[in-house]
Amino acid sequence: MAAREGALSEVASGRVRDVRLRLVDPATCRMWSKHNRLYDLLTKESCAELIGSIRAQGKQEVPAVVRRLRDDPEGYEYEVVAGARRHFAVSYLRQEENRKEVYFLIEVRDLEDEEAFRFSDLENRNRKDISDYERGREYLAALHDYYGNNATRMAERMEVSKSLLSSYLSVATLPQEVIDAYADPRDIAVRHGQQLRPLLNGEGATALLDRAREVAAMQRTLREKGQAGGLEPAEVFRRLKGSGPRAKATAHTVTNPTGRPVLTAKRAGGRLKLDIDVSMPRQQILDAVRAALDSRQD
DNA sequence: CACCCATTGCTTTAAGTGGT
DNA sequence: ACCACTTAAAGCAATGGGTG
Repeated sequence: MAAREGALSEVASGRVRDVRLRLVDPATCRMWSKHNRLYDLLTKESCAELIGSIRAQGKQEVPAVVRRLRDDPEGYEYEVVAGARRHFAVSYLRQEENRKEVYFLIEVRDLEDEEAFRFSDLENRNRKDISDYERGREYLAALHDYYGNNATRMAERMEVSKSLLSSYLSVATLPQEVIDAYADPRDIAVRHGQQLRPLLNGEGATALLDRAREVAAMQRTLREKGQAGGLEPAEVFRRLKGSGPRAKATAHTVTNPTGRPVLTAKRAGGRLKLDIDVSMPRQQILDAVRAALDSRQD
């Protein structure tokens, strides 16, 4: 296929500027040992788009980032730091569709573990192919492995806010009861962990754990009934928090002294949304805004 | 299609907790 | 007192699913 010849000759002739680019058999590469468990969760369905595009192009466009291995006991030559999905897709095409002309395009880099971690994290983040929970678990492991349990230093190195890192770490350290309440741990979002964490430290902790067990039991029954998916993550989260069905945004109407509505205010989360009748006198609008702000704690 | 609206993913700031 | 860390609140840009 022309595309393959193109890719090969580009590399061979050095027209591809970066000399560290190679085309190899994916079987010579293994995942980086500290890599997330993502690879085991990859399926031809979850990679369908990528597989399709490589099939169509006849080659892999974006190189995976790998490190060279020396004396690997299992004989692998490279380890993949970023590009698990690409590795999966190329392997799939070669094995299942017998497209032996498709090679794994790699870029060999010399990276320390900590750099490799940041690299693969950046990649995952951009591609959003890792769940918040998994990401939290990775951060927790990295915190210990590369940053001597100093989250401040880690946040600086990663160039994320300490708050954000802290949130991810709290997702990762959620008790098993809470994890089990979700149909799939990958459903747990950062903000879930962020908001549940403080509840677990407070007085309501036992109540929360009870609720978690209850939800977990519900999930089991749903699963037994063969209902795929189970409870929606948002629903689980609401039940865990112990809040009832989502409160309707209460519209609050402010009228002028003669009883005519000047504005209606809707409270949504931390926001107050105003719908103003601009035909009303300026002063009345300003008063109404003030009144709406004052009433916002209801 | 443009517009509306809620959500997401992140930031900044500030106040609080708890350990040395 | 200081430090590391957590929590809360607010803001902002990007995104994406409706809806007229």
